[in-house]
Amino acid sequence: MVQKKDGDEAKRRGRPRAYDPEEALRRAMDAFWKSGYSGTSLDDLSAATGMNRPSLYAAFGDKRSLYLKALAYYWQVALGTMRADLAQDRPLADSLMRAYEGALSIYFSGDDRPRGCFVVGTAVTEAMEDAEIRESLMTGFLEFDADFEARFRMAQDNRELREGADPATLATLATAVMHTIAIRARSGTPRADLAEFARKAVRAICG
Amino acid sequence: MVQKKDGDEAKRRGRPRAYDPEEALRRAMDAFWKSGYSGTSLDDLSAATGMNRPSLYAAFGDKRSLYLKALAYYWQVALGTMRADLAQDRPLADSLMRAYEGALSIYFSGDDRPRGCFVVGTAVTEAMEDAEIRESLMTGFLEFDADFEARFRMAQDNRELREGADPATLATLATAVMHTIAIRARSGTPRADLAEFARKAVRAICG
DNA sequence: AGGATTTTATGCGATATGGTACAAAAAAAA
DNA sequence: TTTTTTTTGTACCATATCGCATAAAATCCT
Repeated sequence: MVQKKDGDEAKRRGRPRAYDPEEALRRAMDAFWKSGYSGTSLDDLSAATGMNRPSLYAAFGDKRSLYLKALAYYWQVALGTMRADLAQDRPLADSLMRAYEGALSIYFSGDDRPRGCFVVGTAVTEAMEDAEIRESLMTGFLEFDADFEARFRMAQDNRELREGADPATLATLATAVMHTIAIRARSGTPRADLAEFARKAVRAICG
Repeated sequence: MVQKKDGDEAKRRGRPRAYDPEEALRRAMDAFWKSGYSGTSLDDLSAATGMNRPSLYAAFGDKRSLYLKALAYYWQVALGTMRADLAQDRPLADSLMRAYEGALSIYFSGDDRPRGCFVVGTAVTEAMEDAEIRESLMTGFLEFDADFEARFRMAQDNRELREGADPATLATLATAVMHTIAIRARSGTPRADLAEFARKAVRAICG
């Protein structure tokens, strides 16, 4: 490990890649994000990444495999953002609101029209016929729930939250708010409206 | 109107249809429900309805047109169920719980694995690239919100709900709960778990 | 320089897909 | 019975789609 030039910089032997794998994966994810799994062709993916078919294949495997990698990458980003937002030392309501603002930033990112959440907007459709995707969704959603729950529990310990409240229920409610925002963003609801709803929802949940 | 044999029974001139239009639409909806718009081929639709391609075309137009008709049909059923459930003369919490049970019955219907909500599970994906679908979603979701809101307002008038509560916010929260249930049903969460969550969510919202 | 190795580029092939033409079939009307 | 009208069934067309074979290109190693 010490001998080798660190990680990615290690001199590879043959012709160098013309693409950055992570950037390509992001671009592929963007393509899937827009049109869904079945709605995105290999030509679309090729155009989005700038890679030709065989290179795509060599780098990520077949279409489904590429989609699964995009899904995993999205979870990583989405959960990472959420955890960073919830981890900041703020009052409960601010903390939750940060998490929703972070989600909105993702849902309204890209130079196209608002696309919502990659998972809710594209993976849910495939969940019915693909067990691996289904399991990814289950665990991902439960991680969201768990992170929210931890935050609620902390708030309860700090007497920020009424004693009688059930952190698990509030957590799933908080995820539900995230889900409806994701759905509505893709359906055309303006960002300001969703932020406004998030504020009110946070009050209702915390208060 | 009086002269003609009532409605559908009017003797048509040519060869009689071998299918019932509404039943065929339901079957087509089932096919789309399972695999989404792009994931469902005309062969799939043909197999599901028992109609051959030209008959499908004559009856419903092209694939997109058939999908839009299926979407409209679903909204009609879903909103109808929801209104019937909310209209029953029950305490607020029971009323909401009825609505969720009704939704769960739809999400877990069919002899295949649970498929969630047709709209959330398939139309949301298409919303990004199809303005007509996007608008259908916007208005449909707002109708859900409006129905919940009316119920909350009624509860407030009856002193069933605390004075300070905002019916509009609670309504969107109630729709959010429905959305997350739809998503999770399709992702594999058992029905009992979702019903249990609905109960707790209703308490949190009403309490 | 020359071989080894890895990636790119072009293009092919088998199948799937959305949509339609056309004739046979089934019923009512003349 | 013959004609008219509507639906059905078969087959077809043009294109899209996924995946891969093969050769050229670019780099490293000896």
